[in-house]
Amino acid sequence: MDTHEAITALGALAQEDRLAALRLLMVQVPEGLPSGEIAERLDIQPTRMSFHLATLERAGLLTARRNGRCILYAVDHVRMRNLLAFLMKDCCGSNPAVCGFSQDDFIMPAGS
Amino acid sequence: MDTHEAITALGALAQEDRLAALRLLMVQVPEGLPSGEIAERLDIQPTRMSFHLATLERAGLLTARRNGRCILYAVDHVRMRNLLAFLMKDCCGSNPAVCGFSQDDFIMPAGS
DNA sequence: TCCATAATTCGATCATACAAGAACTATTGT
DNA sequence: ACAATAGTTCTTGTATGATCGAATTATGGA
Repeated sequence: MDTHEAITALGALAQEDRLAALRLLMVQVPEGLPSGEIAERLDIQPTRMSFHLATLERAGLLTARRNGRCILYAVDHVRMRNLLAFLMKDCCGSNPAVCGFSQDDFIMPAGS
Repeated sequence: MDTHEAITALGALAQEDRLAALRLLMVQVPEGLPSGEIAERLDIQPTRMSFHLATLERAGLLTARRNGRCILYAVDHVRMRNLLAFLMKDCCGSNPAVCGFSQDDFIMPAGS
């Protein structure tokens, strides 16, 4: 992920409705949720939600695929991971004062 | 770090000049750099840099302290770390697909 | 084909953010 | 007190982003 992509992704996350949508979709794996249901669950007007989902998709954080009448939005976990990696490595220089999380801070894959 | 603070911090990072300033200051520890030198190194007009530094400070990502004629800006590493922790835990739910970094991805503190 | 559903796109409006230069504040040295 | 230096704040213009309602596209079913 280059700097420009990171800035776009950060800007996409820096909005209440969009962050809420992403957090909701983060636990809806892997199929995601239809736009209407996201709007309903977050109590946001459909036209507004659509605008914000499009922003997240442009930033690469969500993928969209049609399933019948619905359009399912799902988190692109790879992209999200790349954003975190960018912040830790390219931005923070893997500085332990910033990136030195212990295993209590988040789940580590087995064996690492 | 709550959601509102995270949104403010993400918005502060989502700008080219500000991200560049933060990356520069990340390796200037712990004393930081004066506003003028940051502007000069990044080839940004002082009035513009001042505006962006103020934005980063409002977001809590930088601290400012006067030293004689200069005002030294320095990264608040705790805040930066808290932002990353927010993204991994509160936003991504510590999902291993996102947060499961190996030790090669960044430096881990000894013993963890 | 016709209707209902799901979602987006369009158009207008309002708010916020950025940029550039001028003016202002704070500090140091003479 | 005065001048020089370091930064910030103010003002204006411009661009981008957010919101709302209306219109439009796409799909599935009767």
